[in-house]
Amino acid sequence: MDIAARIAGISLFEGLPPQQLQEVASIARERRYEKGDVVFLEGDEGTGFYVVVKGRVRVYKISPDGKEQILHLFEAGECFGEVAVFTGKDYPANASAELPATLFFFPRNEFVGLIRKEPSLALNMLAVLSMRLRRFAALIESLSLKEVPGRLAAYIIYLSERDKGSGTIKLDISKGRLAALLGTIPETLSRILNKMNRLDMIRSDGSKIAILDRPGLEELARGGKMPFGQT
Amino acid sequence: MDIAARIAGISLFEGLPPQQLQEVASIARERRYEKGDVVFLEGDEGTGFYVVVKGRVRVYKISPDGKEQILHLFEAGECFGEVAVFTGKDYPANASAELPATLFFFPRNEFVGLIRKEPSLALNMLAVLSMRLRRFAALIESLSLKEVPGRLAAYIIYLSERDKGSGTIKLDISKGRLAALLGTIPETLSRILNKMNRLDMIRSDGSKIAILDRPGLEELARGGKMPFGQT
DNA sequence: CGCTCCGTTGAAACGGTTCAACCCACGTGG
DNA sequence: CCACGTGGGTTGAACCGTTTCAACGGAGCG
Repeated sequence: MDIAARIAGISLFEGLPPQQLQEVASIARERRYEKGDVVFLEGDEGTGFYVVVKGRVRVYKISPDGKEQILHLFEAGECFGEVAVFTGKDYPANASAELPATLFFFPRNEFVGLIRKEPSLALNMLAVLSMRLRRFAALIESLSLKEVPGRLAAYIIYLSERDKGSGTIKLDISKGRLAALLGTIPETLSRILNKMNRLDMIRSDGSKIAILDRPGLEELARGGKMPFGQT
Repeated sequence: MDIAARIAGISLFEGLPPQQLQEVASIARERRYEKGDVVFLEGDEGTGFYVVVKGRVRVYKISPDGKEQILHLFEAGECFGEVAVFTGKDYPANASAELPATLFFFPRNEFVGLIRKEPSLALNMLAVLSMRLRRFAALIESLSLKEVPGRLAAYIIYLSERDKGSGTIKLDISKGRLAALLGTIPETLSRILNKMNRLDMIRSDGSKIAILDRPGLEELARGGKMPFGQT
């Protein structure tokens, strides 16, 4: 299938005239990864950026003793690694395939050349980066201002809204990953899920979570404390 | 003094042709703030962005119970609030003058119009946002992966490098602010400073800090533990 | 002088991590 | 078909860093 057609749906390239789309397509290189494959590591030279066509990519930081903080999970249609393109430095984090993935790679110099010629591409890219900044600000806020139960509550609410209000949601990542995404460890996550169950805020079973007390969760997500805690 | 001349030195506008600079200048509005004045609050409509001409601006998030996490302190030459411009949403954090400040305000629509016409302005803006993303990633990393001593050590090293290697540095923010910047509280900061003194890693006196054991600090900043702790 | 703001100190409480053990589902190979 | 190993998830107990609360000291200022 033609590359131009496949990138037309990506928000980064939304609204571009067909001819520009063709130019963008002409510099894209397709790459495939198996689950677990490394796309790049922190410190690698930033030679270009990627767009997820299929699969899922995990972008994360690692501490010396191995603990990992997930910065974001990128799904089809999203791009990552652009920071290195515009700062002219190394990649600031690690990226690896969370699921078997197909990516498009855009080499730095060629892409910068395109931007120079096409202002609306630049504006799209600015919008993408701004959104990311906004998400990061939210993540920083929740890491520093909220305790783990609050972060978890916020995430549950986020999921339930993304899935359009169904009171029951399904985690599409493992609990271990979720822990890393929330900035904690699996044990703590497990205990908190337990406690939320005991307090009848949710009913969780495996990867399914039913929301029982939405206001309660919202209160937690705003920074409220957990009613109390034996364990 | 002519606005164009005053913005010429700002990195965001670096390398722009004189005529473009003039256009940029023509949409800037000068605004002055006293220490403590609010520039905008989280949730305010994002009508444009700001550049710091003089003074210092604090951008921060607040939790319901009043604890504050500083996202960044912006000095002369830096810009903030652009995120709202390109996402078309509200400001995602609060901003207020940390010192008496002079800012230039750039209204959103007019600025977007300029970007559309001037690709190198777009590229500059992309570089600025990418840098900011990089800093945020580092902040997220340190908030979630490192303990407070590590974050403090990283900050001390950062300061000493910014001031070009002088072994003695001077804090130009209050310790309370520094605590918020590091994602902690003044008490904790005070104790850790104390401990570092006792361990002969630094010698701190008021707002001056002398570095005694740089390798030790670097080890801490990489995620190492504090040798031990009676208090 | 008395006020406030900032920084410091101490003791106690808390939340989260660590470490270890254990369970279960699953896939592999004998 | 069953033994085995593996990875994800859960549980308990001890531990540790940080926060909380309260009190106090000094600097700056009306």
